[in-house]
Amino acid sequence: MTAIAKREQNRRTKHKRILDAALKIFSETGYSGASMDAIAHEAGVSKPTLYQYFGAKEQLFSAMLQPQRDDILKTFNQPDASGMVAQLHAFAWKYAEIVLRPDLLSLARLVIGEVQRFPEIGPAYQAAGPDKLLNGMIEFLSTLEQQRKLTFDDAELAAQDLWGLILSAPRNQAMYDPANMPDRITLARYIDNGLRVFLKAYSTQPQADIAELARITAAR
Amino acid sequence: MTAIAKREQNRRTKHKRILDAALKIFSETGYSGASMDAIAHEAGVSKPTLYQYFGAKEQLFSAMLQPQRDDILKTFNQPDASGMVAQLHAFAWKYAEIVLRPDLLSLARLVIGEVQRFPEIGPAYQAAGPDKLLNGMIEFLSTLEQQRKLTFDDAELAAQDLWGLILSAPRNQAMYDPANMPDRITLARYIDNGLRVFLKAYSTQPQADIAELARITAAR
DNA sequence: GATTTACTAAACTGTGTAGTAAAGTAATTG
DNA sequence: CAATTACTTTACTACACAGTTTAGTAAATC
Repeated sequence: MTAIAKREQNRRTKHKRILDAALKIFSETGYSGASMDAIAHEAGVSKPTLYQYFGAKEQLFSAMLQPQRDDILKTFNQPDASGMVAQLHAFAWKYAEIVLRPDLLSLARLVIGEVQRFPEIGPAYQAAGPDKLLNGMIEFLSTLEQQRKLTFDDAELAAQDLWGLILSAPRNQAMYDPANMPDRITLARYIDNGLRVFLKAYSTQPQADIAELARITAAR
Repeated sequence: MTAIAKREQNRRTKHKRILDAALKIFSETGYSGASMDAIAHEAGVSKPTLYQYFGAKEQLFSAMLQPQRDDILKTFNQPDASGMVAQLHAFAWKYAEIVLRPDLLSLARLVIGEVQRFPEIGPAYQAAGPDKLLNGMIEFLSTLEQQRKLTFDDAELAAQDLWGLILSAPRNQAMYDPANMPDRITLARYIDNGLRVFLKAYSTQPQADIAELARITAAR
């Protein structure tokens, strides 16, 4: 029964092991800095096997970026807290956790560092990562707007604002100083402040909502 | 009179030519991808000369980052427009012009791409670039706060908000898609919207200032 | 103008690396 | 058990690159 399946299964696990190893090595050392020997060793695979699975270094590089694109948002779905402010708050933290994940930061660094050599990877990564996140945010904010809890006429700009307010600063810091990731307190400072500004600009009842936000953040 | 000076002058121009070439080649191909031959050729200098000026590849790399750090903000000073909103508007555009300069974007990409291999360059770059810009912004906003035109209690957060609102989106796009830089219209869309949100949250007379902003942006 | 200094071109050393070939081994299939 | 498939180990080729050496040249200095 597992007759045909066993081969295929081995092939797939090996395939994945190679991609994982490639991601790790490429992320750590960049495209030129990564050696195929190092990737093969990291994957626990011989170099000829590696070349049998992926014909060349460049092909391995693109192939490695592909699964990442799909995976990024696996764990992302709408928050189910009660009340708009609590929902926004939960949303912001969920968003932050994804965007500051060390492996995704490494991937972003890799893409940015190699985008001049491989121009196609930049937009591809953006479409599969940040843009999808942004679309989720647009959808979420649009729902709140239809419920008359928020007010705006350009949902994309509102989403960009929310992103810029709560995550631009800590993410920039994390990008430039991986060893010194922002802690929960720093993050809370940015998120609480960002949400306050966002509500002031976009809420249909800013005063009440900001008071509600203060209650939520004080409770932590 | 130019007795001693001539040698020294040649030395300095050559020194600078090498650093410029290094910046260009390193930016284009990353640290590992850059060959010393290519840098020497780009600088119009022989390889032994290159090694006489900078002992090794790593030393050239750090030396190359140093002058950039000082130069970045040469052209940055406070706007002299009349009226707070006009000042903010001018400030935002000046800021955008610097932050979206292709050579500085290339440098930022290089630093981000190599920060895991050379961890010290990240914080160093940030302190000399973004942090200085942010300090300029903090100073500017503090002045406006003392004039009771803005109101906040944390100037750094206010500055981060302004940055995040007006530049996070276009800069991200530029980082990931160098070939497709945001045009003036796109940029104006983000800046105008960002300033509106900022004024709504931080102005002491938001309605009047937002009306003023609409007048300024309509006039263009 | 003699001397020194700074440079260049070119070849060379040693090492690392992309990619391949060969020979052999373990597991899968009939 | 026989044949095949997938893989491994080892060794190899060809090349690129960091860094050096050598021999020669042009300009700056005295």
